[in-house]
Amino acid sequence: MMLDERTKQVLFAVIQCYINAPGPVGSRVVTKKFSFGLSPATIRNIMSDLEEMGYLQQPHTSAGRVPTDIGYRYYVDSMRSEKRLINKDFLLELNRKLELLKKDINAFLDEASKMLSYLSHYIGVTMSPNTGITTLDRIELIKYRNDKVAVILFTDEGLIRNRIISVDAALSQRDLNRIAAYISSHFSGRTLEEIRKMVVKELARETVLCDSLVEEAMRICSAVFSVSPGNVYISGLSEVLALPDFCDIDRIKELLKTIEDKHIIVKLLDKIADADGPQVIIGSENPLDEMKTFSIVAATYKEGSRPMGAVGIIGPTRMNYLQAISIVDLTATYITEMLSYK
Amino acid sequence: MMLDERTKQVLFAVIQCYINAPGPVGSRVVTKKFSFGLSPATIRNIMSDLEEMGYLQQPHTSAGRVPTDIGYRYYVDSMRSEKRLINKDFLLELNRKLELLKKDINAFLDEASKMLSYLSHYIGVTMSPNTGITTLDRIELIKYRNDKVAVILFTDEGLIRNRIISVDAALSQRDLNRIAAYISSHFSGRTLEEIRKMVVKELARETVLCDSLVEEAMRICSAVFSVSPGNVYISGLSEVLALPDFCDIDRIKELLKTIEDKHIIVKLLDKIADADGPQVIIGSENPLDEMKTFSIVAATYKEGSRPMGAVGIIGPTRMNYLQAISIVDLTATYITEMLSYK
DNA sequence: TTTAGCACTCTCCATCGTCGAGTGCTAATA
DNA sequence: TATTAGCACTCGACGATGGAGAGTGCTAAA
Repeated sequence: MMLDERTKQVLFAVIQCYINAPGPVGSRVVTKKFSFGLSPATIRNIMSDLEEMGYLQQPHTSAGRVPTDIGYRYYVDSMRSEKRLINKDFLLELNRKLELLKKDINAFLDEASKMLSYLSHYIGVTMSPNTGITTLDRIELIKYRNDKVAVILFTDEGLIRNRIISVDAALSQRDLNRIAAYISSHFSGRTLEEIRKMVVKELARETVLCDSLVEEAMRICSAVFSVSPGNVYISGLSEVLALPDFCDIDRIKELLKTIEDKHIIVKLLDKIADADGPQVIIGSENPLDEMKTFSIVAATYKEGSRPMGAVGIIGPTRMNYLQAISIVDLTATYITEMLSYK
Repeated sequence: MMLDERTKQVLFAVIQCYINAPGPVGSRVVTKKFSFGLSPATIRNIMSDLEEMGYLQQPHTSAGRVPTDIGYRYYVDSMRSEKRLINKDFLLELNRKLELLKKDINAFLDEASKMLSYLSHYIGVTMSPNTGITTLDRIELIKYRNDKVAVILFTDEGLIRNRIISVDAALSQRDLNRIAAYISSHFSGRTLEEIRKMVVKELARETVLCDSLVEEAMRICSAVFSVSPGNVYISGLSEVLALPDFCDIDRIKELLKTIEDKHIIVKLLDKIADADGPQVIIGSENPLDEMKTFSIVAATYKEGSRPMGAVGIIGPTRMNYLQAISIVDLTATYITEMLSYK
């Protein structure tokens, strides 16, 4: 639906007022803060139109107006093309962390979530790559003690994962090397998830594997290539509680309950995995009931063209979307670059 | 200070009433719930005495009484020797997790914190061993690509830590093996923290090390043996918000701000590191101002006789201390056992 | 088409008075 | 002497009341 330019400006004015300070926005306030050259009465008429069209709503008769989710959506979509807010401090700070933590993507993601929340004053969320998308580079087996073996997984993305498993104590380090070489050559380049499935299928066949080393290799694989959802880092809960939006105690409880279950966040971020650029989910657009009063801005970071994980911001629907979008976008871009340097 | 038996019973009765439901406890309620064979008037007199001695307090004239931190302290110390509540479900559940996660202490600690909060309905906290107490077993260096080397640290506690660092690209895997063997033999058995200090001292001498491999080894060590505080796992925020104690929004904010800064928790748990058995810190006893309205029950888990890390419960001062103590105690004991099986 | 004026609506907040829980004190009792 | 019944008193919780203020919708004039 198209709005004429003036109506649009009024809508945006209301939204900006509301983002700056919660509480219904009155016609007089709009005329004061923005110079439309119109009187409150005219603004009132326009606001009345906007309400009829569903972009604004009144909490009760004779109160000011509040943007609806539809109003936000229109605002975000219109603003998308406009120039982004570039925060110098943000770039510098992020760069500093980047240097410091180049070596460890998990530590970096932890820091990045703090950064996101610090800059946006909302909740920062980052997610590390999961088994479905990381591909195996090679595997190393190191005899640890007796029957214990340390398994070191190298992925193409520069992640390392390790695990201790038990094997036949009779296996020598030389045997382990052969097994590792076998697994590496056999599965290199495939995603961990694929490998897991292949191994399960292989073992299900129950044919006796002639080579006992291969058999041992399969046993090790089935122990190592389990599904693992990727870590989620969440920061800024206290940041968000300082907002006047969270004066309601039940709202806080609801939010915390949702946030604490990281699976929910994973699901949510997975949904945007294939999209290009920052995605915005506003309030009721959210597929999850628990989150229908919050908004999410999220983007994926990639390795080459393959999406690896996601970063995002969670806040009230009354969120500074433009700022959030640029922060998320920059962060995702940075991580993408970081992965390509490797 | 000694209280005569009857006075003590009344104190405990008040505390138990208060633990079950917050809000001042009146004399009539005490006579109804406990059969002292005394009238409310007598109980009133006793309660008045207890107030004078500092074990109880009145929020305002003509309200019931509320236990003070001193009252709780007396209660906890007296009850210490009594038999512990043993929760069958708890043992079973913990055992199940234990089996599942035997291999990875970090994953286990994560689960354990959830368990602690689930059982106690307060906040569960667990802390993994830090560099100050974990001792090096050996180190492995694996050439990854070009100048990148994966460093795998094995500790005596069965922890593995890995890291990618950059080295001279000319170093072959054979060189790396020699360096790893050198480091392992040189530093094995020392804590990571000790090693870090030794390396710093060594490098500070600035004498040219004749052996270039040794020099390279030192460079690698200084990159790898950095201070790292050990992970903290916190669960049950939403659990605790359901309590009537947290109807005050500022209290929630305060708590979250404290909890979110994990360094604070680390410091707190470190304080109890050398104590034997579960420790209880009640409200104002807490050295940290931010936590003076909360109580903490915590215990260390050990490897042999060396304390490795801590588990604990954070809740309101109106906490079910006996239950919390037994839950914490059991959990710590379990982890200790788990480490000794290894 | 815009604007000034005005009556109307609704929330917020402070005030007030009632209700009930619980105390402290005193005098009676075992 | 220790305990108890009785009673006046205190204080917070809660609901009703009413005025102030912000903001609207409508109408008529510019």
